Amino acid sequence: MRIGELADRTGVSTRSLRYYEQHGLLRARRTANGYRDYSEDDVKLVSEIRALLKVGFTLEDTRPFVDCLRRGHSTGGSCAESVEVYERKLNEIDEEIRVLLARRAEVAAQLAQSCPGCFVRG
Amino acid sequence: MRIGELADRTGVSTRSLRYYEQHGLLRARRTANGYRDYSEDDVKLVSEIRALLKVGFTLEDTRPFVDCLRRGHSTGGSCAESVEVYERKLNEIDEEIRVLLARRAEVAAQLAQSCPGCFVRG
DNA sequence: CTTGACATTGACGTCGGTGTCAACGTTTAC
DNA sequence: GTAAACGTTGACACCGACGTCAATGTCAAG
Repeated sequence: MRIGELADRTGVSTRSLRYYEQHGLLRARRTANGYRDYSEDDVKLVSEIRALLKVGFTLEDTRPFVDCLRRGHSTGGSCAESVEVYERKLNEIDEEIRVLLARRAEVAAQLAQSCPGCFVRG
Repeated sequence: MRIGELADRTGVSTRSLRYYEQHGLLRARRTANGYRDYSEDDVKLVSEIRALLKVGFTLEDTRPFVDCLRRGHSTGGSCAESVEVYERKLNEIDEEIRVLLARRAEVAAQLAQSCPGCFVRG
């Protein structure tokens, strides 16, 4: 299938698909006229990428998952490298949460100081 | 005082000070030769800005605080507009925390699915 | 043949705060 | 007097995941 169909089926813009390819995450055969030619497997690849981006992964983070799928695994997460990324991501998220909680406390404290009557739930 | 001294005393680069001025947060008299001339109050202004940036405010968010100080208040947060920003920021932070918690759960779930043996604390 | 939908590559814009450089004028110290 | 340190404005670079436009090529339907 060509890029437009892949875009429709995955809900991803053609711009993004070319961007993914530019970064080595997606590869496409070319037809005689130079058009990109995708297979059914690429639908899965793109879906995997989007699912990961959606939960805060960077594009680079998705690379091991894509590689994992290319090696024939049914799930992008079922390779050692992917699991490592999962765990690293969990740690990153935890750290971000810690930072936000600290910020929240700091802001609430400043508010309380400059506006003693203001209640802050939490 | 000139910009270099203000930079030293606040720990903020001259680049940033000019940037703040460009965005209307800082104002400086000019000496005969065109150099910026700051007062003691400006040290407080800049400190206020940095304190707020540090806890995640955008530069734009700091504007009410700066205005508040200019009106003579001892604290940038002791004006109604500032309090509103405080409260908005608290809501934003809470929302970010909610998003992160949801992501964490999602990632943990994906990990558990592709790696049943992997323990996830939390 | 023409129109329109779709394809290609390349490049700039977004957002925020700042680093860094250029090309130049001023002040300070020796 | 001269060099070093400081000031000025203006502009480009960065990060990340795209949107969007330009200029051009390709193909199917009327």
